Amino acid sequence: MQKINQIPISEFASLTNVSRQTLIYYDKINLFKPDYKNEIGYRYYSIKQIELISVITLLKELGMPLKEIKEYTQNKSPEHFLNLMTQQKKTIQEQKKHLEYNEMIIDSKIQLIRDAMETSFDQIEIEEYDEMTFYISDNIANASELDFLISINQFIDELKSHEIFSSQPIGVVTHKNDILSGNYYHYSYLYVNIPNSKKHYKNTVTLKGKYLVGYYIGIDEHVEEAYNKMLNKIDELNLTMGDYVYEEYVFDSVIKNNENEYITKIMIE
Amino acid sequence: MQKINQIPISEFASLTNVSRQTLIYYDKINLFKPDYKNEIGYRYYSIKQIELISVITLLKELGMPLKEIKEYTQNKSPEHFLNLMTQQKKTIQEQKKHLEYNEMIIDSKIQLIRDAMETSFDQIEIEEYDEMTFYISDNIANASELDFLISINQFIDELKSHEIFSSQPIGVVTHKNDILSGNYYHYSYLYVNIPNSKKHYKNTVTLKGKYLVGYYIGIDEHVEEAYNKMLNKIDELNLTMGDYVYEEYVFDSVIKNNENEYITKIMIE
DNA sequence: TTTATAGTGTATAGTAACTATACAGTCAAT
DNA sequence: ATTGACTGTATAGTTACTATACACTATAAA
Repeated sequence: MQKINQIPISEFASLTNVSRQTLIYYDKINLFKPDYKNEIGYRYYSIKQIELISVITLLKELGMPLKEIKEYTQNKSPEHFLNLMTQQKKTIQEQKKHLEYNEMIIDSKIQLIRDAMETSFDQIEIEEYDEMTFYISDNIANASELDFLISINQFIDELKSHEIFSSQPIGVVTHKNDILSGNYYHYSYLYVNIPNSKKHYKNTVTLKGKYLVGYYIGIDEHVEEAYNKMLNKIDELNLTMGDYVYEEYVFDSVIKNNENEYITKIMIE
Repeated sequence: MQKINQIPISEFASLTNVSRQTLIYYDKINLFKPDYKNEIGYRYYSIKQIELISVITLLKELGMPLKEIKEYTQNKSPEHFLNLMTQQKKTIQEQKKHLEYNEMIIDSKIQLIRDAMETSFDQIEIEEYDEMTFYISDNIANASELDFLISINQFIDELKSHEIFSSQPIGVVTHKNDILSGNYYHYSYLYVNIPNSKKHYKNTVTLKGKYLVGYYIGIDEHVEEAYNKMLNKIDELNLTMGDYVYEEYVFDSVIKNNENEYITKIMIE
């Protein structure tokens, strides 16, 4: 009754969900060899080998390179195996955390795009913000090229460490005076929205109260048109402008191919 | 103030955690190009491009091939993006589930090995099992080679579908008569333990009551020695044997290099 | 002004872990 | 005798980089 050790390669492949080619490859690199080869070289595996190949597959799925797996398989012991498994449990925790982070980003993107799809971009309206918190960068208004690079590097590092990076678009803040004098690209700060944040970070600013909100469709270079319209509206309604203007993409290169279709949201204090 | 669109490649690489070489590669395959190239070909990226590369990285991490990502980036729209994100959310759910399955397997392996490390393998003792449930295969005692392969294939498929595959070793059941007549390898069934199972599966058998438990160190071929000792013990203590004998590896090729160190656990009803 | 060094470019080869393809031998069944 | 399903080896191709070699450019210090 040697049948139990006589599983031919294709059968073993289908039992383990490892392809025949891969089994041949593992044999060649001495990672996992058949229990026995007959006179003419046919490979036969045993049922009990299913366990080892399953462990190899598990480790591989967790990202361990075959070289390291091989190292283990050539130096097995209960202690070593226990170590390996304990370490892999940690790896799994990290991967789960990372997946959850990615899930949060996706949820956030879904929310943003749903909101955007419901927005009519042709109106200029006053909106009342309850409390909207932005994480802001250093002042980059008059920074040298080097300082500028350092600032944004630091800004993005902070976003990453607070796990708010890449879920929300990066916006720019321009000073009222720059807008009024036509320097639409002389940005003072970068910011990102922190949605429903309960935590208190250091570098934040909170928008509260009434903001004039308009949208502009097209490339940045002609954003002037949008500002002219909005400034007119301010005159018309006899409003007073706050110190800063917030500008962020609603549809950008992530969503649209053509720069002419990019949509910028402008919020005037 | 064009600084914001003037991030050199290495700086952009460090901001996004994508290597310089990879950015060059993405440029070459037309997946992601710098905002602008100067006269001598230096690549410059803009802050707003961070979003697109982040999405690309996200999709890549979730296992989407660059070709598909490229397909998306060449055919962007809010609807398409929303679809993509919704679909990726599903992918994440599946991956989380799979990670949890792997975690369960690891926990199970850790437990098994801890138990094994505390066991002294030189004693033959009577143990009382409260209730131990085994999932069993078809009867393979007198199956043809083909039937045998079909049976184990089905057995393993069932284990997989019940998510108990590969967390516990595969054992073999031999009939009392075969043991007594020296046919130690004429197995009647395969089985795996289902630890603390509350579910009721079809093909199970429950061990309950007193079992004589012994261990055998060495290759299968000489398991006879262990059986002789155990049968002697049965005579000595004047016990009556049940119909079946259960045999499983405690240390096998997953944990030991040398076949002579494999340890088999034998349970006699 | 030279020189060092840190950055940029292209081009090519190498890597991991397969996957596909070609071609030949084996075996059981018609 | 032949068909079809299996087996083997050998080699090339694939994906997504990574490393290396070599040349050009820009800035900063000696």
